[in-house]
Amino acid sequence: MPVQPVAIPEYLRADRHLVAVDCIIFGYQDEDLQVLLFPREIQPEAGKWSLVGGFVREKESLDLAARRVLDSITGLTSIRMYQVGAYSDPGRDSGARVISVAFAALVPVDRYDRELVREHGARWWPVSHLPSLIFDHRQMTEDALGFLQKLADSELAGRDLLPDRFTLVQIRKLHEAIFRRPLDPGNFRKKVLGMNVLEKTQVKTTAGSKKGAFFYQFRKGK
Amino acid sequence: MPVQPVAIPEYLRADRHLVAVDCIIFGYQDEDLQVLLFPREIQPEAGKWSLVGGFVREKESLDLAARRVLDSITGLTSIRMYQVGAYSDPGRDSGARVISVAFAALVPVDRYDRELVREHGARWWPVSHLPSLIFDHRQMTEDALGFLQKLADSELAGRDLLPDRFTLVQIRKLHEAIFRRPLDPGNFRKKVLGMNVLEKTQVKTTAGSKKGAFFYQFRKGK
DNA sequence: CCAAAAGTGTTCATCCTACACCCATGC
DNA sequence: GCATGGGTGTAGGATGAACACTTTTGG
Repeated sequence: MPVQPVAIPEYLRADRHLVAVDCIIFGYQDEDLQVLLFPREIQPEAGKWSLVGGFVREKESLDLAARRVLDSITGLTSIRMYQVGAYSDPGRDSGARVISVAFAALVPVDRYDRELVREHGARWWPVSHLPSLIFDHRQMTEDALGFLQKLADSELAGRDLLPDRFTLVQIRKLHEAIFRRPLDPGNFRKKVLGMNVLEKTQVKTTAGSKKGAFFYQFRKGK
Repeated sequence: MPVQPVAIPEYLRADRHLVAVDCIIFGYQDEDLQVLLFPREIQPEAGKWSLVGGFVREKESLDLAARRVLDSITGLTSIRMYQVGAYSDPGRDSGARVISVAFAALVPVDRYDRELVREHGARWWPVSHLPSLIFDHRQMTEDALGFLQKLADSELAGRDLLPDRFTLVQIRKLHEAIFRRPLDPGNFRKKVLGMNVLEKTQVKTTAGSKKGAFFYQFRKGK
């Protein structure tokens, strides 16, 4: 355990804590919002389903720790991560007193490193049918979903999750998965375009229909 | 420094951190929202203005730590506290690597323990004219204010801060201080009463006007 | 031609804002 | 009676939900 050079008595006297980050990694597949879960590798509760997490290192911000964890498990970098909140009940982790900060991320299901994920025995679970989770990870996941809904309302979620170009139907389906209810196609379209964060391309796809739908992309500026 | 009995290697190997809470204590005085600040008592940066904070103890949740700090400085208990966020840049505290979680509270300026506060040399500062603050306390304060504005929008802030009975003008002035702009008296009145969290008493006060205004109080249920 | 998805337009209710107006009372 | 702040009513704009309608094209 590396020891930090602290010369100030008040700092020296204070208790030190294990601090972790836990990542709620959301993906989108089969028209459903999914969460990446892991069979826990260490005791206690080894083998039970868990969020991905890791201890925060000596000289590392929480954000960086969350990024490191996400990267180590999916190979993905430069994905936005959102701080959901800190969880600190002294008994929350049955192994030791650990303070954990939850981070949410939306990742593209088609671009992460499947090898890495398989190595860890991870699995995607639909948010509507989660298995039983260790500690307070269930609460974290629910809080993260709430956070995501607020985010989607205010600034359109999914920038990191969707492919570079996508149809309005695709992003609507994603939002339907986030809000867990159907959204009116016409109204959604108007709202989203009114936000002025998407731009239309001249490319059409006939994947979803005979008529074909135009691809859109996020504006560079934002 | 007490040592926690941890038998699990993964837990043992992890770095341990100083974890603190910092409290943004809002009060309302002279028709202005104010923040309680302290001349910092310890090195480094001793004497500079700072939020009230304290290290989190061995077996103590963050919420409890924040309550303890608030109590120790104002004598107030049973005040709602809101988690604003975690601040973790490795260099944020020039004394040592400290992870801090910010909590906001709204306290009644007429009921805290003035002796205690005077003892620490604390002072109320209007949010619009804060002195220079140590570390990232300025950022914390701004974030807390943003949090407060969202809160006031959704559920009417000030339950802990206002006297038991207050006029609609009083709570409007408070919200004007929170949002830092004038609010239409008629519209505010309708919105607030529509929220259905206040009940009218039969008591009038002529303190603010010749006609007199009715006192209201928060409903018990919520 | 028709089914089905993409995309547009219209209506209605709701909410917020601005502002005009009435009420009660001390001076 | 009139100035002052408390309290009510109303008209206009913005937003969002519900839903009808038009467009395109593969089969």
